[in-house]
Amino acid sequence: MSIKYAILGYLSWRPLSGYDLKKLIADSVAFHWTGNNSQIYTTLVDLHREGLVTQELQPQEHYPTRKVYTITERGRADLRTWLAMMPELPQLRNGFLTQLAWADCLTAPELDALLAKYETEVQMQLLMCREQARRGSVSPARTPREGNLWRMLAENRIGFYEHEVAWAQRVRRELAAGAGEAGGAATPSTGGGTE
Amino acid sequence: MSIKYAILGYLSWRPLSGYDLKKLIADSVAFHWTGNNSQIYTTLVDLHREGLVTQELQPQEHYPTRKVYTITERGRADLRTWLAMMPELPQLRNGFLTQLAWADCLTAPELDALLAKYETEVQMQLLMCREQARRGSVSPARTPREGNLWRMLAENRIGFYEHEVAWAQRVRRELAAGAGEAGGAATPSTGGGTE
DNA sequence: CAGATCATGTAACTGGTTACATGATTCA
DNA sequence: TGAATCATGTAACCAGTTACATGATCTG
Repeated sequence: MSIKYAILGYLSWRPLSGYDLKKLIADSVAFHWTGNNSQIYTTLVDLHREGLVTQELQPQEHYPTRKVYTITERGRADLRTWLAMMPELPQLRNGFLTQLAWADCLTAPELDALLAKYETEVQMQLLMCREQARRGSVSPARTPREGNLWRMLAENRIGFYEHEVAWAQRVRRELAAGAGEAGGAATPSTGGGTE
Repeated sequence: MSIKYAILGYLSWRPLSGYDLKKLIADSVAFHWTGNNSQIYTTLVDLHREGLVTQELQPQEHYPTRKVYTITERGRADLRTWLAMMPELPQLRNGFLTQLAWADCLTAPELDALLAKYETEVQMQLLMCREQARRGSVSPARTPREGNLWRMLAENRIGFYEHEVAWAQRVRRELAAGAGEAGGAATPSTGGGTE
């Protein structure tokens, strides 16, 4: 349950409503979630039941009542123990790589189009990341160190996308080169055996 | 449904049983799945019902009957249309980054330990990737181009892990440097506003 | 003899996604 | 007037994970 700690994290910064959280999480490229308010609301209910947050009702004149959640001491403790624990490995579940793995049945132009599409798509993400990094975005920079951490997180994402773009370009170049001398003899199959 | 196409992909290579597929998918760093035979068996049943694969029973003397699945023309067509379609963006759901985002409540040594752990863990993955790349591994290199593709997929993964290790090291260095001049005045909070 | 390998599966659960429902208010 | 924003939620679904069940046979 990763979103649990994303929420707890934000609440460790300051009290927030479900609606606030939804915006923060959706807007931030950091944990790029999908639309997904539902999960946030239900998770908040769970957190409340577990006593990790408290709920305060803030009735408003012209809008529905806000439910503002505040992290408790137990909540902070829970967050802290999770933090100190095992660093989860990044699970590189990249659908596109699965696609490429079986893309040999496409024609050369089709394959290149696919890679080109991927390249521009990733480039777009990259631009958004850069843009968000440029204007320091919504980071709680409570200490200089926290500011640094968030900057380095942004760098990580940017670096990832840069790597991905560069890789896609290299693949396209190499495939184009390979196609030039195609037909039969040249570029002997580097690939390994059949297990 | 990504595993559907991972399976269909392997079957486009050659007929396989659920057990074969489990090993191929589990062993390959490419789509690093978890243990997970269950999903494979159930997906095969679905594929069979959809007419994308055919099933052949191969009774054996001393072992349980193998159920060997062969991709059909419709299966190949399905795979092909999926391939040519939208390249899925990589969803960078890296739990560790979420951890770091809220790690400012850890002490400097705790934080460094966390990063060090991450670094070695990723390095381990990197070694495995390199090792598997070195001995051409289980890739169907039906054409020179397919061999190249799989090589480049391996490069992608290796590059990712290399980037991750280098980044972790840089973060540790910078945090160490920041800690030296800590206390108050130095390194002004680069972080942005509160939206 | 213990543990891995061969080979099949079922059931329950978790985490995330999509779609839907409601209703006032502000802005173009 | 129609769309976006504020603000709450429910229900169904999908993909992936964990744990469990069975049983022979081969390997150390």
